Amino acid sequence: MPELPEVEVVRRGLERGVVGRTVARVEVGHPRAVRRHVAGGEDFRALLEGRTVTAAVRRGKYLWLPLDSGDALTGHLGMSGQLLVQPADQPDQVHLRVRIGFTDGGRELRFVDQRTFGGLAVVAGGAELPSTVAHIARDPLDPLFDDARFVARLRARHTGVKRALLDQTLVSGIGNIYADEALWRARLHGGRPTELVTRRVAGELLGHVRAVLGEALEQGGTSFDALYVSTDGVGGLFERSLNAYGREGEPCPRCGSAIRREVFMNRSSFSCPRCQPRPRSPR
DNA sequence: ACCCACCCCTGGGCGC
DNA sequence: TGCGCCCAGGGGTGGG
Repeated sequence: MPELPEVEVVRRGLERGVVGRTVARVEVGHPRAVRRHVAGGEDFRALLEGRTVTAAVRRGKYLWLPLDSGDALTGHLGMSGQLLVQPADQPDQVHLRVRIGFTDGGRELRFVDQRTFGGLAVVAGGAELPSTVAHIARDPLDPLFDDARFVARLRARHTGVKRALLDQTLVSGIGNIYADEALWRARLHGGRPTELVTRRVAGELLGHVRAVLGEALEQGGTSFDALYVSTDGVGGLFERSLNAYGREGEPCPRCGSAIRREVFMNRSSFSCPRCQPRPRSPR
């Protein structure tokens, strides 16, 4: 799914589209979409109806809408989730899972999710920081992100740098695309053991992560297909700026070598064989 | 306290 | 056409 830039685009849409509005009715069309709401769909509905949305907040790839009850409507888009703000007369999407209507009768909030890896839940008392999100680290665009702590924790790991970048408890918001893009910029292979990364290199890697996330956000995110879209259903333009991800066999924009694809953590990794040589003992 | 393999889903694309 | 693979930007869980 959506990584930080795409989720932030969605958050901004929610801020414009639903903050300040009061929930009138909730329809759960697929129980799996609220499976993280342990008390079930009926309880989910009851906790939302009549409540007013007070803000739209994001940490990493998690989103939440604090409610005037002190609870929070949390959401994760998983691999294929969308949160759309659309007119009620818009035809239902095939994978519409949850519909939330508001008392003003305006556009409704729809959770659409093909693969149902994502989901919504109401977390009691979660307006400040939902308990289900508390284990997630801050992301590199968060003003309170602690660079020195990240560098120290990264170097204390015994794993590969790409695995570390994807560990949302170390640094959040990075997924497979932006991990590969940051590693390409840093000229690092993802299998480089974290304990061998110097402070300087770790700091540079973090700088590349921050840059690529920021640039992607400015472009509205990356949209390979219609799944990764804003609350208005509009895709971002960053795909054209990708240097490594998804470019197997194409020339590295820096040195011209053919970009290689490796399977890593049961998913694809793209890198330049010349700029990002494999370490002796990759992790 | 780590780290990792596995699992959860649907659908598009490809080779046979 | 149809079938069976493989693949896809996610995270949680449980075992080592």
